[in-house]
Amino acid sequence: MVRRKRRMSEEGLQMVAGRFKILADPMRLRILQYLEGGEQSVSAIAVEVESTQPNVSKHLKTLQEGGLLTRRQEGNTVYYAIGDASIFALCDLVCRNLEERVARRTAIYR
Amino acid sequence: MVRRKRRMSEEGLQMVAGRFKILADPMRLRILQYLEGGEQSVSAIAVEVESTQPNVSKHLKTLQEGGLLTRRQEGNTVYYAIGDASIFALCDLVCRNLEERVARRTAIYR
DNA sequence: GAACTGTATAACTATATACTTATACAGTCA
DNA sequence: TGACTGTATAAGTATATAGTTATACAGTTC
Repeated sequence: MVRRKRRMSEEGLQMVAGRFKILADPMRLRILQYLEGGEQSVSAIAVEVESTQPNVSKHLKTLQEGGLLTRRQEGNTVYYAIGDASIFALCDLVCRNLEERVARRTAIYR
Repeated sequence: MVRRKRRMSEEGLQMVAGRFKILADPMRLRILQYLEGGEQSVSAIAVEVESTQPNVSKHLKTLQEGGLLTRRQEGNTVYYAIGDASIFALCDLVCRNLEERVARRTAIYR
């Protein structure tokens, strides 16, 4: 795998930034984390993440339009599910990194 | 490597979201991309990314406080450099993912 | 000291967005 | 049809932040 060294286009940078922006919200991360356990309805998600139905609905729309979730309607209720599992790799990278930083900082005082 | 299934704390979610937020800006991504080529002064960065010195200075502060850049002062000029190369792994993941999505969408019309 | 250079900050504006409350809309069931 | 349920949207508020312009500050050189 060769590492690209070309400069990204303005459009590319905006796409990447947009992707990060979707993930830059604790509530959306909570939703994603919950859905990692499997598909869930809007109302169930709202209960789990302790927010209002309209608020959750809007976040779900954001996530779906970003391609991170899939939407499936069955009768009256709508089920959302993870549509792109690669986000968890991203989150894990960030988590590991933050943990390292905390560990390093702690080590100073040890 | 075992995959953690525990729910993250509210504080943890905020830390992760904060990290993503730092990366959720095209200008900051441009700065990071430029610094991938090595340490640079504030004014050089401002020229490269085609922005004003104060704006760049503020972004650099954000990046440094987030632990992504290091700061070194030599006489009158300040040099910033990548302080955490793991961000490029993040960006690459996102880039590959977006490219895949574009490719898949394109394939539909082929 | 004064003049100059490079960087940081202050003050302000404009824009985006997370959230709330109220309401519309779609589907189900009597 | 009407009542009910689940979801989406509209309208409004509050907050955050990217950018600009002006200015302060630190370091150098004369």
